[in-house]
Amino acid sequence: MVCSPRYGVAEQVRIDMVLMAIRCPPHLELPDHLGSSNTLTGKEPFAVAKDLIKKEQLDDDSASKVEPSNLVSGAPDLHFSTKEFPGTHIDDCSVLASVITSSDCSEKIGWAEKLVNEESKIQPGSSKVEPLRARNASNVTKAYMCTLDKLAVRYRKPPALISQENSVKVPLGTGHVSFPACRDVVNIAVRDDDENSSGCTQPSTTKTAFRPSPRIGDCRIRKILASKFWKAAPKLKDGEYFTAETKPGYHNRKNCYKRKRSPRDYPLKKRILYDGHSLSNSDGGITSEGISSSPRKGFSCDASGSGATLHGALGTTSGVASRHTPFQSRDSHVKLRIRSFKVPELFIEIPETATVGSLKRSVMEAVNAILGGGLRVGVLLQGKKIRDDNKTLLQTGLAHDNKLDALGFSLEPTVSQAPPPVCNEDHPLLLSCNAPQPLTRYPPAPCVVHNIVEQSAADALADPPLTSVGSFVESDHDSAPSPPDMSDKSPMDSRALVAIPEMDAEALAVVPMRKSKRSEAVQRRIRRPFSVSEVEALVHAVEKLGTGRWRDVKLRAFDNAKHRTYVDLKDKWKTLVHTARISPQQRRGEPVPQVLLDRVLDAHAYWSQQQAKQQLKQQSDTCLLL
DNA sequence: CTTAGGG
DNA sequence: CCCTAAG
Repeated sequence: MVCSPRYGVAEQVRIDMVLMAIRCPPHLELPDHLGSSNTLTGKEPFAVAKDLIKKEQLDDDSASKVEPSNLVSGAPDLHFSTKEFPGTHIDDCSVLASVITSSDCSEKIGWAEKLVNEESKIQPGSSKVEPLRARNASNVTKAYMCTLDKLAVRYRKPPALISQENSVKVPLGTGHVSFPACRDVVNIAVRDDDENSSGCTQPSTTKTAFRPSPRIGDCRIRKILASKFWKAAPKLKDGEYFTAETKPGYHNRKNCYKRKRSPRDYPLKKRILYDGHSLSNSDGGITSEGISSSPRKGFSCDASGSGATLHGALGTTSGVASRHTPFQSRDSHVKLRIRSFKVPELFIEIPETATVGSLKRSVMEAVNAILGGGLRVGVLLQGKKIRDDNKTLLQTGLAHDNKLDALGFSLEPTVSQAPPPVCNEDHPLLLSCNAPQPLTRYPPAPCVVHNIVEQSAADALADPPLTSVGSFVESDHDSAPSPPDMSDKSPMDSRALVAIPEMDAEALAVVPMRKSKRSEAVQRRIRRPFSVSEVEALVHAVEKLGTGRWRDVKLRAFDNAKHRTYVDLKDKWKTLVHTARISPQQRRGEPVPQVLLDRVLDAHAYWSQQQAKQQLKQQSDTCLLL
């Protein structure tokens, strides 16, 4: 059974595309548009929504609403309604997405509650404040929806987006800094998908209007507003996302290492733990450190913000930014509500004889790939849930085209999280934390915008000059490899930009982690299969450097791929070698070109031999000494 | 922090 | 991918 998310790719499928929709509460449910041929080439849903919302703000600062119909054609099915809350910022979308994609229902509610509480705090007596209510504790799905439904998010402009270095501090609770010029930067920055978010740590990528020169070694940056959201997020795994301090790991490891010991990004667990304790202000506070502009090449913003339009997805960014008033608490505090949320179209190929169970799995895989996991998929036919996983599609009638329209999917929280302690269907549940929460800031929204990758590597087989330090591989949707000297202004060079299917929606997956302060729900990093181009880069680097210098390999070929650690590379090599040795039939996943596998074998043999020689030499040396 | 390996 | 022992 093949199940792979594809965007905008004309693909042959047995069962046409299935549009997945997260089933929202009845009133929130959206009509499916099966058959629509949206092409999401590289465009991230949130980015689009963001643009729309921004545009809205531009046009009408008072209030507006984005109708689905307003969505840019080809945009993902993500609909927001901001009618009640003008000025919504995209980041909120991310937050919401984070919440709704969180695997832990109770966590979601907790967060939602927190958000609401914060809101209350900010606008005491404001009628806008909607108490979050959770219903039926026993029904996880319900609670989940409830969260989605009721959650109101307040947006605050990311303060220290820029100069992390300076540690622009934003008082919790206020969090407003105004530097208009950087508005766009902020927006752009928002999107960090994976670990690059902490662009701050990345010298070459970090650009800020204020700080042209990135400072690398500065480990002192403190996260002012660190968002627990993000910290807990699986994506953060590497711990690099939002913590500048952790980030330096690779680059300034020496310095940082000695100096700060605890908050290491590396062991995620530790880090999270640390965070829990370190959040100085209220433990409950969600803080997010400053966000730095994204490393993505195309997005670098100079003071003028000219770089912002590189991507279609961000096209409106700069415009909005400029017109936007510097943050003022008033303007920037907005509530956003997601009326419905749809996952982009997915193409799934599955045989007629496949079971419903396998269909669920397929869909789940695809969806999880997008949402970052933590979800389970249910199948509905004509609104009724098909519970028998063992029925075949044929038996269920799903194999018929005409039935496809009646086919629906539901996303449910995975597993058996103990239902939130409380709540009863009709009893609005007052979520626990009563203590006013500190204002929270949301980290840059991980809008998936940039799935742009340099494909040059794949094309150019010629060995790059050894001198080039630039990474060879795509930075997994994020920062473009930008040689230090090269201004990041030229996002588009001659190289072909290719949208890669992978979405970094994982960024959205968040694990609120906040049971008690101590529970460290260290989540396993999400799986990120190596793409062929990555493999190519890896092979190339290993051919050059050998198998015992993973850090160098990382630096050389994956410097921009924050989520690939040298350990990952080493592991990947291990599996590559294994893969190369087994029969093609036994291989799984995206097939790696045989040529590459051959090179793997060759390189492996060569360097193994080399290593052996070294050892022999050493041995003889010691012998001589003795 | 890096390497090297087992899980 | 994670976890660890070693260096």
